[in-house]
Order: sequence, then C-alpha cells, then structure tokens
Amino acid sequence: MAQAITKERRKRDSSATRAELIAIATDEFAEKGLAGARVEEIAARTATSKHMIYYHFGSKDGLYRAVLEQAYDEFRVAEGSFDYDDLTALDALSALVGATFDVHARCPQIVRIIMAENINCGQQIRSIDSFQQRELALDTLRRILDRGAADGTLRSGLDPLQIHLTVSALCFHYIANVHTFGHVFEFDAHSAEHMKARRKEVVATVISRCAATAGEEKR
Amino acid sequence: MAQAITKERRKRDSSATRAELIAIATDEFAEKGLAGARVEEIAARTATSKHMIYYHFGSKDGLYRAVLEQAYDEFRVAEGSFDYDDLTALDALSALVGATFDVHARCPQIVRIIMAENINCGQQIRSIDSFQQRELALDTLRRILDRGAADGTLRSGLDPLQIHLTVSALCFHYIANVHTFGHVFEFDAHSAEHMKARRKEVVATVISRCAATAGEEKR
DNA sequence: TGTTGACCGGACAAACCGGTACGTTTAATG
DNA sequence: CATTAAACGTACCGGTTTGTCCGGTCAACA
Repeated sequence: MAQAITKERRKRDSSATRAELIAIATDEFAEKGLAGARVEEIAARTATSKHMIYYHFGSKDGLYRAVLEQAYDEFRVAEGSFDYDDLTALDALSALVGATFDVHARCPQIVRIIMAENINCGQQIRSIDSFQQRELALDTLRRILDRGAADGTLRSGLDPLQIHLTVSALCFHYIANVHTFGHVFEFDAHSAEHMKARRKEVVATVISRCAATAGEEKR
Repeated sequence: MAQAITKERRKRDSSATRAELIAIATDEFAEKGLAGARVEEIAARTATSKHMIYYHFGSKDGLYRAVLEQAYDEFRVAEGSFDYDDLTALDALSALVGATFDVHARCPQIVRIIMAENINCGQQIRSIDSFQQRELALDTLRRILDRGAADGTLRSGLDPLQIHLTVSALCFHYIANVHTFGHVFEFDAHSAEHMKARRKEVVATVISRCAATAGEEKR
C-alpha cells in the first residue's frame, strides 16, 4: 500500500540507472547500430553492470526498444511545442521547417537510430505504437497549407504528405550523411556556418515549392 | 606475356566468383549492416564457399570495402551516362533530378549501404579514394545552373553544392526510409504509383527552387 | 599427358558475446 | 533490529561467428 511511495523514494534508484543505461545505449546504438553495439561495452561505460541491462530491460533488444521509444518521445516534444496559428501561412511554414531542421540538428543520435532502424527494415519499431505524433505533425502542416491556399499566399493542391516527406528528407539527410558528404566534398558539415547556410537553403526550398507564384494556375 | 590472356580465359573463373560474392554480399550488408551480416550466410547464398571470401578479400571488412567500392562505381556510371548539353537548362535540370531519383530507386541496396557507412561514421569509406564522381556530378549541375542563369530561365546566385545536397536528400531519403515511413503513414511506399508520384514531386521541388520567378521568366 | 599453380570446400579452432546463476547490498517497514 | 524485496555485482556458460588448415580439383601449358 505504501508501495508507490517506497518505489519513488529509493536512493538506490532504478529509474536513474535506467536513464543512464538508456543515455549511454543511445550513443552506442547510434554509432554502431543494433548489431554492432556491444552490451558489455554499454555496461562498461556506465557506473553499473551488464546484469542491470537484463534486469531492467530483459534483453539487448529490449534496451534498444527503450532507446527507440525515448528517442521518438524527444522528437515529439521538440516538434510539437510550437503554435503556428498566430503566424501567416508563409511564416508558419518557414517556422515549421526551421524548427524541424533544428530538432534534427540538436538530436543527431536520434537521426542515426532511425537510420539503423531502416537498415533493419523497421523490425523493432513495429512493436512500438507511440508515434501518432507524426500524424500530428502532418495535421499541423495540413492546416498551414489549407490556410495558405485559402488566402492565396500558398499554392493550392499541394499534398501535405508529399511536403512532409520533403521537409523530412531535407532535414534528415544533412544530419544523417555528414560523414560521407564531409569526406566526398571535404568540408566540415558540422560547423555552425555550414549548418546555418544549409538551414536557410532548406527553408528556401520548401517555401519555393509551396509559395504561390505570380501567374498561379488553377485546374 | 600470355599472362593476361590466361587470366581472362579461365573457366574456373575467379572474377566471376568475386562478382557473385560481391553481389550477394551487397544484398546482405544492405539488409543487415556490416556488423549484422554473417559471413557464413553470405557464403551459403552463393555457389562457392566461405573460404573464398577470405581467399579473395582477406576478411569480412575487405569484402565490405569491395562492396562499397563497387556500389559507388555503379552510382557513378548510372549518374554520369547522360548528356545534358542538348537540352534547355530547365529540361536538363528536370532530367538530371529525375535520373538521380531513378538511380536511387533502382539501387536501393546501395542507398542502404551508404546509410550503414554513415552509421559507422564512414570508417571504411576513408580507405577508398575512388569517388571523384561526386565532384563530377557537381560540375554537371554547375554547368546547367550557369547556363540557366545566363539565359534567364534559372535563378542566379544558386549554390551548386546546396542544390546538389537538396537533390541528393530528396532522392536518397525516400528510398532510405521506406520502412519507417511505411509504418508511420501506413502506405506502401514501394508501389509504382507512389514511386511515380514522389518522383514528380521531387522534380517539381527542385525546379521550384531553381526556376526564375515569374518576373524574369521568358519562355 | 604430366606438371603446375590457381581455385575450391568442409572440418576445425579460438575468440567473442549475449544471457544467466547465484550471492550481496541497500533501504523501507514493522 | 529483523525482515523483506528490490537493486545490484561477479563469475561463468554455451552458442555463435570469424578466420584458418589441409587436402582435393580443375584448367592451362609444355
């Protein structure tokens, strides 16, 4: 009965242990993928032991799922915390795209983990159903596009899903592929100036696609 | 002196064996990543044995590097085999973007392998220096942009690198992330119709970004 | 046709790694 | 303080996986 309190007040804190494990594991999985990461290595980098991974998460896959879940949560809160209704459709769209870019830039490990998931054909993600936030993001975008189409500032007939894919692609790709790009073109894609330039370009690209043209055609 | 001929004419053909090994390994690495793929599994799927992997490539990493190298080569020939100088800048740009999309769509394993490389921070790619083709692709793009800027059909002041990144992002992302997207939005991203729709959208996006705005357009 | 050397395959070895058994510590509670 | 259950650590097991060994085969060429 005092159970709940008991659990909460522990000094020997399970949730702290879990959090540390997840944090380190996020790094490790992002760097090496699910198969490449080593349970022992993850444990060694924490203050606790390998056994705790099995105690708290049951298996390597369990830990990975926990990492995935938290990663998506972080994305969600970062993406969803903005009110676009106060702005004009054009400004809202710019803000949305910029914010999306920033989220990706801020959480490169998450981007990496999503990559890892795709290499593994999204096996693990199927057992998690906590990402209605994507649909939510799509709704946000749809509202902006509708608003812009109505007042003539944005092109009409745009497919929200396509635009979402475009935004996602532009933001994701730069963060995801810094290494190969950096090597091929020999520039430091991480640097603040390149980051800023890329962000600007991404926003400009989406705006170009969505903004109404002078001689707007209607079918 | 008859050495070259000898090597060529073998029935017991080493290059055929190598090719088969690389082909299967490409699949396997693309599906599971470097760490996730199993040497034994690769060997089992070929007509030859595991020993040949070590005979021809020295190690698992050696095989992976060979796969990477050939993957980039395939991209290069597929990308470079077109003459854009006969077309107007606008048409050339559309063709270039479309062709880039098609290359990615046709070789999803290569896309996957580049993903895998980025997860592993491009460790292996550093030991390969055979991709000036990217710079070549950049030159092709630069020429088109310059031409378009000169005759007023394309915006002036565009950065070829940024546009290249954009094209790459749009083409790469759709192919790379079919699994997570497919799951989140519940549609079959592989299907011909979705593929076609996406291709059209990608071309339209790049054109929107690069085309001269209504005021300056001629045609 | 016999020799040579590149090519091949299956069995084997050693390391590696996920997972577990079992014992210990900590903190809340009576 | 004794009890209890959660939290934790250590040592180890057993399957898996990379890489090797050794004997055999086939094609080219003299």
